[in-house]
Amino acid sequence: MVGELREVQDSGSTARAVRTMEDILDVATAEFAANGYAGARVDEIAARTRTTKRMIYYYFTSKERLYLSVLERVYAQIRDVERGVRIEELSPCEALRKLAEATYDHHTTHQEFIQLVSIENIHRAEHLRQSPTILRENVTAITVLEGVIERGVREGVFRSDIDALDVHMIISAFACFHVANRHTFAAIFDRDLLNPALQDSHRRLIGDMVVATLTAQDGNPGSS
Amino acid sequence: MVGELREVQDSGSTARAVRTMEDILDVATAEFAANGYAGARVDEIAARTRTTKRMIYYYFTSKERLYLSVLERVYAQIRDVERGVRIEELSPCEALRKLAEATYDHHTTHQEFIQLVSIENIHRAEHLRQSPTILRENVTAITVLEGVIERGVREGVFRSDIDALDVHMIISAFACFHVANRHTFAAIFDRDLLNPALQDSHRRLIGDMVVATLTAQDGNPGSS
DNA sequence: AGAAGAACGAACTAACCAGTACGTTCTTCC
DNA sequence: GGAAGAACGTACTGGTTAGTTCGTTCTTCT
Repeated sequence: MVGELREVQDSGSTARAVRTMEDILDVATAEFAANGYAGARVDEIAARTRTTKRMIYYYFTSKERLYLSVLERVYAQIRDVERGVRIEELSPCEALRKLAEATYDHHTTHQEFIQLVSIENIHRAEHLRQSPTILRENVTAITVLEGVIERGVREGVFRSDIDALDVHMIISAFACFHVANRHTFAAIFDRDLLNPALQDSHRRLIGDMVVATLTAQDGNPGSS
Repeated sequence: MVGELREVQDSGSTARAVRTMEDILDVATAEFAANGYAGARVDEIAARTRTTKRMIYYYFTSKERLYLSVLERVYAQIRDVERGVRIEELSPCEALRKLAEATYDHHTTHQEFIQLVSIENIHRAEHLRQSPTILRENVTAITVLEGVIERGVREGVFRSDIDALDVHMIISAFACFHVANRHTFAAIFDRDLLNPALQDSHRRLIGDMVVATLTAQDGNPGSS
């Protein structure tokens, strides 16, 4: 499914080998997400697999390459989510709300993704930059958004001074925050942002925010 | 200024000692923010100070306690910012916008703070929880917000189903995102979120977002 | 069946790194 | 001026951890 896997598959690997690699990737994803790059222990990953450390180096050559494979896999997953939203038949407002909700749902159900993105940012995205696949495939998320916004502006319901990247940023910011800052927020304010009881209201809130921001006039009440 | 420092000061330390400790804290803040907790090297911190590793352990006893002191210091700084906003004479909308802008400005000018918060979240806030000072002092940020929102609701300009913590979350989410996800965003979309040219428009955007969301009716266009 | 190579395992190594032992030099106060 | 303790420096250690060595066992194909 992901590049790294296919390589070995092509050169005649067994189904068992593929399962081993996926096993390693699953465990590594959890370990890196939970402890950061430097904090993750290859021995610990090995121990939680049904394989040994030898196999990790056999298939992935180094801790860094293993980490990169993990990154590529989680980024591949979110692409699939974005592609899954059928936008065309919705009004601009509804479409925006749907996209926001889908992003919110993905992030809250894939905490490892957000944790890995945080980790990657701490390291100034130096690993991410090494993966042409991730860079190439993920820009396309924006084109969908561009279409929707353009339609909304043309219909006169959206303000025209906010572009697709801005909207993507607003949606991501809110959806990421729930997962990324969950623990400090809970520690200080004693509210678990991923509490299922809050989910519906927060899903609605992210939609409200995006739609309200886009439909607001430039000269908003309270602007300084 | 921070607890750890005063302790030693009280028991008769020289001005030089205080400078040494601050020197260590400055360097440690940068090192932890840049590399994470596990990734940070005590030797590296020592090398960039005008002191030696011995002194780090002399004043801070362990890597973990040093990290905690760093955390406490950066959290003390943001408290000062929040206290600095004079709210009373502004309208609810203006007050919200001011608070949002102040948070945005603080976060964009104190990247180490956001990085440390990210790191702390990766470790499930286990260090933060050990600091009663941080936990106690930071909840108060919410009471200010509560007053403003209550006023807005009473005046009939704000919707009543969004509470202070929600608003704090919206503001933080946007302001944090710029710094926290700067590098992956730049790598994928080639837009530096901290580019000075974007600052004014983003500062306005965060105000627009908060005000628009709070002033929107519940039955928003586009709600499903 | 048996050869070739893929898949696997246990035990090791070299480097690295948090923390320390042990000593010296300042500072303060009488 | 000298005693007491704070402030400092060098050189080390012990545990940890990424990566390896050298071997065995499966799988596949003819």
